[in-house]
Amino acid sequence: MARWQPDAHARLEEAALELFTERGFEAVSTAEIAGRAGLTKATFFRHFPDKPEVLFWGQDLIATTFRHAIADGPASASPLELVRVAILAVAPVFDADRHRHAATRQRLITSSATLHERAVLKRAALARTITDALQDRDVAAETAELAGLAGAAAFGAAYEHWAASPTCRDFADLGRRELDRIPRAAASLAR
Amino acid sequence: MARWQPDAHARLEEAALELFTERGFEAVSTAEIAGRAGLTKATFFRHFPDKPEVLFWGQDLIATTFRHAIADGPASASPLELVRVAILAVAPVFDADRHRHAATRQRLITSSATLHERAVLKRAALARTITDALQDRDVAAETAELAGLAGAAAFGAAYEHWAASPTCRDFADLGRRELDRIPRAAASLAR
DNA sequence: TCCTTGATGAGTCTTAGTCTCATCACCGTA
DNA sequence: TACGGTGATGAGACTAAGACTCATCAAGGA
Repeated sequence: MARWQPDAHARLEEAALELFTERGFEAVSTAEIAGRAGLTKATFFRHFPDKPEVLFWGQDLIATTFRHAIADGPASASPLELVRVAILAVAPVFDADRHRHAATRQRLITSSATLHERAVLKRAALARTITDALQDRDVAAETAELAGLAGAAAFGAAYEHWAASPTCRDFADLGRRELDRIPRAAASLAR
Repeated sequence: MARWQPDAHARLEEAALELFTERGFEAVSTAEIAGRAGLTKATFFRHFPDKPEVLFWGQDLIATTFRHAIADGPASASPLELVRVAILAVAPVFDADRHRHAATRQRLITSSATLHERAVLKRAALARTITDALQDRDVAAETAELAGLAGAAAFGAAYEHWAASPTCRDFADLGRRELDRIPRAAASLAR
C-alpha cells in the first residue's frame, strides 16, 4: 500500500490540460490543478518551475537532441544540412501518443498571451541552441545566426502543421518540407 | 500651485533605473519605485503595464516607425533595402540624450533573466512586424519571414553596439554595417 | 458658482511563487 | 526485528505583482 498515488507529474499535466481546456489558462489557479490531481500547490511547484511550464514539459529534450545531432553530424555537411540532421533526430519524439493532445495544446497556446509568449521564448532559445552548436562546428558567426533563426522557424512551422493535422503525420517529412523553403528565401536576400 | 509634481512618468522611470542599478531588478519592488518617485504602487501600474516595462518604454514607437517606413518605402526596393530604410528611419531616436542611460539599461537587462526574456520578446515582436509589413508589400511569405528575423537581429546587434559604446555613435552607420552582413550569410544558406 | 474631468491616494483582494517544518512509507543494515 | 536515513508530500506562512474600487481635489469650462 503506497502512501501516494504514483506518477504525480503526469497527473498534474493531465489535470492542467483538462482544466485549461474547460475554462482557459488564466482562469485556472495552480492550487486547482493540484487539487484535481489529488495534490497541493506546493507539490505543483516541486514538479514545474511555473504555471505555463506544465504545458511545455519535454521541450528541453528537443534542444538537447538538436545540440548533440549538430555536434555529431557529418563533417562534410553544410549548415542547413546539419539543421536537417537535427530535425530528423527529434522526429521520433513526435509519435502518435504525443500527437493525441498536441492540437489541444496548440489551441490553448494561441488563446493565451502568456502561453504564446512562452512559446516564442522557447523558439528563440532553440534558435540560439542551433546557432551555438553551428559555431562550435566552425560555421561563421553570421551564417550560424541566420541558420539558427531559420532552422528554429522551420521546426516551429513543422510542429504547427503536425499538431494541427487530424492524423499523426510523419514529422521528418514535414520538417524536410519546411527546410526546403529556406534556400529560396535565402537566395532572394543574397543580393 | 499644482496638486502633484509634474512628469510622474519620467520620475518613475528615473527612480526605477536608480533603484535597479543600486540593488538589481528582482530585489526592488514596484512599491519602492513608486515611493522614491513620491507616488504609490497603484500609480506605477497606471503608467506601466508591468514592472519590466518601465525599462522598455518607447519601444512601441520603434515598431510603429518600422511598419510605416516599410509601407512607404520605394516601390523598386528589395526586401533588405526596405529593412534598411526602416532602420534609417528609426536612427534619429537614438540621440545623445537617449544614449546617456543606454549602457546602464543594457547591463541591467543582461543581469536579470526576467528582463532578458522581455528583450527577446520585443525582438521577436519586431521581427513579426517587419515580416508582416513586407508581406503587405507583396514579398513572398518565406522571404518576408527570413528578412524579418534577419532584420530584427541586425537592429538588435546595432543597438547593442550603440548602447555599449562610450560615445554616442551614429546609429544609422551601425545599422548599415549589420545589414551588410546579411547577404553573405544568406548566400551560404542558398544551396 | 457649479460641474466635470483627470490624476492620484488609499486600501482590498487574488494568485504566483518561495520557504520552512512536520509526516511517514520505503529501504537498507545491524 | 528494530532502527535510521531518504525522499515525496502536506500544511501553512509569507512576499510581491497586478487588478480593482472608491474617495479626493486641483484645474478648467459654462
